[in-house]
Amino acid sequence: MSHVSYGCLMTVDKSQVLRTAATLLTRKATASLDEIAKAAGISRATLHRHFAGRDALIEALEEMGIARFEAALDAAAIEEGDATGALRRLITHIEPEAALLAFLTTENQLFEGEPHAGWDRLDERMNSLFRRGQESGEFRVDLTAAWCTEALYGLVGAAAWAVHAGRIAPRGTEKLIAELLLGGVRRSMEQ
Amino acid sequence: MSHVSYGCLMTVDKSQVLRTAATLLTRKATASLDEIAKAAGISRATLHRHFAGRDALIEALEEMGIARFEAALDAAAIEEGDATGALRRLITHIEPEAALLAFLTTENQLFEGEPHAGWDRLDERMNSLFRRGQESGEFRVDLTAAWCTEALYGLVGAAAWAVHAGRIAPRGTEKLIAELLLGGVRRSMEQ
DNA sequence: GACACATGAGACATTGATGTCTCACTCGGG
DNA sequence: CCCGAGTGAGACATCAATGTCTCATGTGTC
Repeated sequence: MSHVSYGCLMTVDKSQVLRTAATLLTRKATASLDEIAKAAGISRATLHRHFAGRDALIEALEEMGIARFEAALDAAAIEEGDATGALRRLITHIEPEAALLAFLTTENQLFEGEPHAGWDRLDERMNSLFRRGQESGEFRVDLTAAWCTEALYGLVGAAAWAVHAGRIAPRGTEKLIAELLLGGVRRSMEQ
Repeated sequence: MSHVSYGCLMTVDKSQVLRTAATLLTRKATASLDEIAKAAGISRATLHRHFAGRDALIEALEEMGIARFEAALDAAAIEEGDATGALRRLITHIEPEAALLAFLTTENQLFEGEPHAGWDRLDERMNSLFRRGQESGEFRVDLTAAWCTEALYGLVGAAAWAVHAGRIAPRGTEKLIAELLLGGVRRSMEQ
C-alpha cells in the first residue's frame, strides 16, 4: 500500500492548472511536464489525460489567455468613457489574469508557426485605446500607442512576478500598475 | 567537397554570442543548442568549444549580465546628483544591455539553486536609488521602491522585445522608457 | 455495499537533445 | 610553401523527457 489518501476526486480544474502552468513556465520555460504537474498538484498521468502533450498544453494556455484577455477588455468596456478611466478599469479586470498574460507576451515560441489570429484583434483594441486617449488630449502624444501597449504588458508581467517573488503585496497591484503607467514615478502637482 | 568557404577564422566573440543567446532564450527558453548556435551564426561544435554545455552557457549569461548591469550602474553614477537625473543616466547606460537584463529578470530558473550573490547588491542599489528619490521629494511615496525597481526591469524588457518585434524604432528607446517611467502616459502640465 | 469514475503511481519504449568524437577546410603567419 | 589555430560538418553513444500503458486506490452515487 503505497497510496496515501489525499481525499479528493473532483475533476481537475483545468483553468487552475493552466494558471499554475503559466506562472511556472513564465519563469522556467524548460520545466518538465513532471514539474508542471507537481506545481499544479496533480500527477503527470492526470496532466496528460487533460492535455495530450506539451504542445497541447501550450496551445490551451494560449487559447485561454487570449479568451480571458478578450473577456477582460469586454468587461472593462475599454471603448467607452474617457481613456483614463477605461485604462484603469482594464487594469483592474486584467490583473487576475496577469500570469496568463505574462506568459502570452513573454513566451513567443508560440508565434513560431503563425501568430494566433485572436492576438491581432486584442493588440489592435489596446492600441486603439491609447490612440483614443491621445486624440482626446488625455495622453501625451510623444509616446506611441504601440509602446504604451507593450509597456502595459511589461508592467502587468512585472507586477505578477514581483508578487510571486514576495517583493510587493498581493493586494493593490492594480493600483501600482495604473498609477505608474498613468502618472509615472515622479511626484506630480495634480496628485 | 562539402565545405563552403565562409572566410572567417576570427575567434568567436563570446559577448556577442551571449547577447544573441539572451535575445533568443528570452523569447524561447526551450531553444536547443543547435538553434542558439545558428542564431549566433556559429556551429554547435564551436558553441560547445566555448561553453561546456547548456548550464555553462546559462551561467556565463548570468555572469555577464550581472557584470554589465553593475558596470552600467557605475557608469551612470546612480548614487550621485538628483535621483531623476541618475535614473535617466542609468536607463541610457543600461539600454545596450537590455537583452541580457531581460533574460536575467525573466528566466528565474537561474535562481533555483541559490540566487547569484551579485544580484542582491544590484537590487539593493536600485532600491536605494528610488528611496533616495522619495526622500528628496522627487518621487512619489505611494509607489514602493521595490515596485519601481521591478517596473524598470519590466519596461526595459518590454522595450527590448518591442524593438526586436519591430513595433517601435530601435533609436530612442531610452527616452521611451525614461519618459514613461518618470512621467507616465498622462499628459502633464509640467511637460 | 456495489459500482463507475477520476486519479496516483509506476513501468516501458521512443524520441530528441546533448556531450564527445573525428575529420576536412580556411585563414593567418613564419 | 608549410603549419598551426580555429572552425564547420557530421557520426555516435547517452540521457532525460515524453507519450502510452496497466493497475491500485479513493470518492461519490445508487
